[in-house]
Amino acid sequence: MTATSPATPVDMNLTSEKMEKVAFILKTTAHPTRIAIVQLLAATDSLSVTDISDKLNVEQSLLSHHLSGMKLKGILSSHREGKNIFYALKMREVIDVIQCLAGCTFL
Amino acid sequence: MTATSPATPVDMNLTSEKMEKVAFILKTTAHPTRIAIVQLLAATDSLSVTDISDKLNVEQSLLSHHLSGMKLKGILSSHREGKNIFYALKMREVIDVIQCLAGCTFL
DNA sequence: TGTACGTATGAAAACATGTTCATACATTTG
DNA sequence: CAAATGTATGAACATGTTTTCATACGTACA
Repeated sequence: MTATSPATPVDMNLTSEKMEKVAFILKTTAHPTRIAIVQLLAATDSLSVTDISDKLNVEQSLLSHHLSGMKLKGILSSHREGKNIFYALKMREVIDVIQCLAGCTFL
Repeated sequence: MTATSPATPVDMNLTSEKMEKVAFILKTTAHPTRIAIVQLLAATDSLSVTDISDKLNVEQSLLSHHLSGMKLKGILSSHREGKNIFYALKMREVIDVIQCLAGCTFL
């Protein structure tokens, strides 16, 4: 793979490595359930899996898969507290990304 | 039971319809080649398929698929000029989304 | 005309993601 | 300890996306 960086007049100057990473984050976030998770966790410090499952009305197992995927990719963090596991938003920048798009008039 | 002590009160209240749409846009953008396309078109008014293909070093057919997909989803627009077809960035908000993430220190 | 060029398109292959189900694991409580 | 509760995990399956390939289409120009 060649790293082509053509010099353009007005350059956003993203390396192709960064483009990969941006794409990675976008892909990780691009799902209605995951966006809902981000929304929930943007408003609270942290929530248990059951909390989220109740509020979002998503099956435990499916939710768990989403959560652990998001954690693996660095978007969420988690800690155990007794029987519960609490998830929190780690990469808070994704809030801005969602906000930005959500603000579009045509949506 | 929640450990709710909001450090940063953020209220996004997105309807689930909007979440679907946001997810849709994110998914449409979440690919290194497509991010590169957005970058290119953010800097110029419009470029022909050949232009983009050359600068990005992407196979004609594959690029065409990306471009028409992005057009279909409202991100790009296009017009013919002789033998060439020029694409332009229509939904400029995606620039901000990418910029926002690109600005993250940890990327 | 017809030939060359630029671009689109459709189908198949290759690959990735989302979902479900059954089951396992950890922790608390009786 | 056993039972109950909360969460994770892995395998199977269903879907979706990306890539490739061959081919078709539109336009210009000899």
